[in-house]
Amino acid sequence: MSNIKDVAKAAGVSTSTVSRVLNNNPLISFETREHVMKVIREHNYVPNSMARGLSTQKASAVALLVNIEDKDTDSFDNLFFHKIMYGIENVLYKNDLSLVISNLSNSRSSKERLNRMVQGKQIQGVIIPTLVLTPDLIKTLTAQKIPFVVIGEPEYTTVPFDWVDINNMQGGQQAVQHLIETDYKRIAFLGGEPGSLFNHKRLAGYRTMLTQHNMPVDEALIAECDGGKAGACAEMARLLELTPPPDAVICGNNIISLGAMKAIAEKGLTIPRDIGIISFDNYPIAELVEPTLTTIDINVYEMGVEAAKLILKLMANPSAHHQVSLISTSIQVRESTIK
Amino acid sequence: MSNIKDVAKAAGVSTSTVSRVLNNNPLISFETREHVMKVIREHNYVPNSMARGLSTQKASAVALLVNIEDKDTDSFDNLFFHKIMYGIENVLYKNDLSLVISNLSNSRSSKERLNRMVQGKQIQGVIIPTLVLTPDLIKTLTAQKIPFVVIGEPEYTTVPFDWVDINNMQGGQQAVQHLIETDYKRIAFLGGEPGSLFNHKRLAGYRTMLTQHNMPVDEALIAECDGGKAGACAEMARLLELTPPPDAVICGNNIISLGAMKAIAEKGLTIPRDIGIISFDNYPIAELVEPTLTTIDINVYEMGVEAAKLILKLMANPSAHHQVSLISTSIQVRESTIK
DNA sequence: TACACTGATGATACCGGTTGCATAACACAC
DNA sequence: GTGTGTTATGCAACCGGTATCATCAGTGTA
Repeated sequence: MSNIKDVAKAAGVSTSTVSRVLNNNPLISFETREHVMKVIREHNYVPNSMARGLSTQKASAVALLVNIEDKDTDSFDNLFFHKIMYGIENVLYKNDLSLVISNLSNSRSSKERLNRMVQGKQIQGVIIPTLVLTPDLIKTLTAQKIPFVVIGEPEYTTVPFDWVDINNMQGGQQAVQHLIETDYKRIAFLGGEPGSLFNHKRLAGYRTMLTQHNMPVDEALIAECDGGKAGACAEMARLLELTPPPDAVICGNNIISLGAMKAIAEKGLTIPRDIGIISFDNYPIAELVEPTLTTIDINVYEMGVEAAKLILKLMANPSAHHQVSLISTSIQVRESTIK
Repeated sequence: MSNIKDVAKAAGVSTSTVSRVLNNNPLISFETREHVMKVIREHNYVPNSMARGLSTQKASAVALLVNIEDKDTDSFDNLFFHKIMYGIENVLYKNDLSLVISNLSNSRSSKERLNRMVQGKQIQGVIIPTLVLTPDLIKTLTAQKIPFVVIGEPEYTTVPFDWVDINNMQGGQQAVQHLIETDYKRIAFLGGEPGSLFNHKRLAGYRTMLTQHNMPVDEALIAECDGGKAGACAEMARLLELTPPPDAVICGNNIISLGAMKAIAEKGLTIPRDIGIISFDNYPIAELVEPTLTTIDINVYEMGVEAAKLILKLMANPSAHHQVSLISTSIQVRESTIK
């Protein structure tokens, strides 16, 4: 394993020169640069990242925090996480940074762990899903001046910081827009996670788009459930009892959609003829049910990309003013809304 | 940000002593240790991982390789990956190592990337899903003497190395055992990914357990499909045309089960009364379909744990003889097999 | 010819730990 | 009192880079 001295000796130059070549210092003459590069290649030399980090006082990694209390929890949301992770990794890689995954499951030790990583110079910045974020964590991060970016609009906003999220409002609008265009008239909204920010935003989009089309916003058509299939089914059944009943429903996620579909089937109605259904999130399950589900597709990969870009900016300039980035949603039309 | 010198000065000892305390060197007297520890705490001192790594010539991270050609690929298998990752992280964390995620999507640059990470002392070992493994990669890894562990029984075995996998044979046996106990008589096997090692092993378990119960192995009941819902449905329909038809089926995964269920419904049969169904993999979807699916649960978290343990051993002693670790499957009984 | 300036390179002090070797104190044996 | 061993600690070289400052050759200018 050769080091910079070996290369310098072999090239007949000083280590400074080799270092300059490695870091694209413009002061190096063309000939010297070419020559040193050649020797580097011949030696198959790769600079030691720890020596470099020690010298520059910069870590070459960014941490993505996760929080799994129960290792057996098995949610579709993990598919989100997966894609976000890829988005982040891709951007970091291009910037010669690596991505480390850190589980902050135990809240008591999490602060200490974060400390160890940052103070120990293992990581330079942190990306945090909003679900993992706590006021306490924010305090630690800001106190330690650790650059961080949050994924998902935060509930806590005591201090300003960077975050990325899906444009949930736009998603709500797209859903309504599509249903109206497909000639559905009475559109219900069946959200999950009552009180959540994203549900609120989607609903706002729903309202504005209805209004924009001069259609009434009937509060009776707006429902919420716990996000589970059974709860969604019950709530959908209730909506179907209304007079007149809705002829379309926007569901908060794929599982809610399953519940809604069950209620619709039990009522003897047919999708999409009697009632249209459109779902937020685009999990593989959307293509496996019958009819296949029209979805508001959430580009989570792009969310990861944006998060990574934000953290890069922040690490380059920790005092930069804080930014927010919203990722556009898109609609994936399938059978459940094709009359 | 205090360093070891500050701590040494404050404690009135040499840096060697502080270092020894940090590394639990037994030569340090009780009093000195206590005193230095106190100063460390007071200063909130955390050793610089890069300086330590530079000095010890050891990286403090393990890489988990992934390979996503298409960022939009959205498979349930990613849920597996997610849990495996947690298992790995958990073990690494306890051993003061961090987990870095590396995408080797571009096969041309992947070797070089791996090189940079290992030669550049960013990582100490590598964990590789068998799907990402190529003969070329194995060559690079062994040539560079990089400790690595494979997740999933490898197809290539030119060189011996460590790997972990689910005990697929046991899974096949458990499925058959359960179905027989529940009084199903004619058990079909509908596998996915023809030619794959895991399908082969499960099938072997299926055969042995039938034989063990003195039941005939009817080759006509053994089918394969491409793993998709449509293909599974067609294949299941074919199986149902046999005389006599099967009264139970073991499906290779949850999606194949959906296809099978569709074929069964179209034939006018009822699950579990007319026909029992049991599926490999336990995704959230298994509890969302009706009837809910009895599954052979694959403890992927544990697979991650084992992989991490293997890589730890290997890094501690790179010349250790190679090991294989098989993770037990377990059965999750739900409605689809309760007569 | 002397002087200033610029472009290219070298010498070397860091960065913050670890660790082999030296040393000092002390106990015990002879 | 000298020798031997053990235990606890310090000194300083080293890990492999980076970056500051010094140096030096070459060029332009008065």
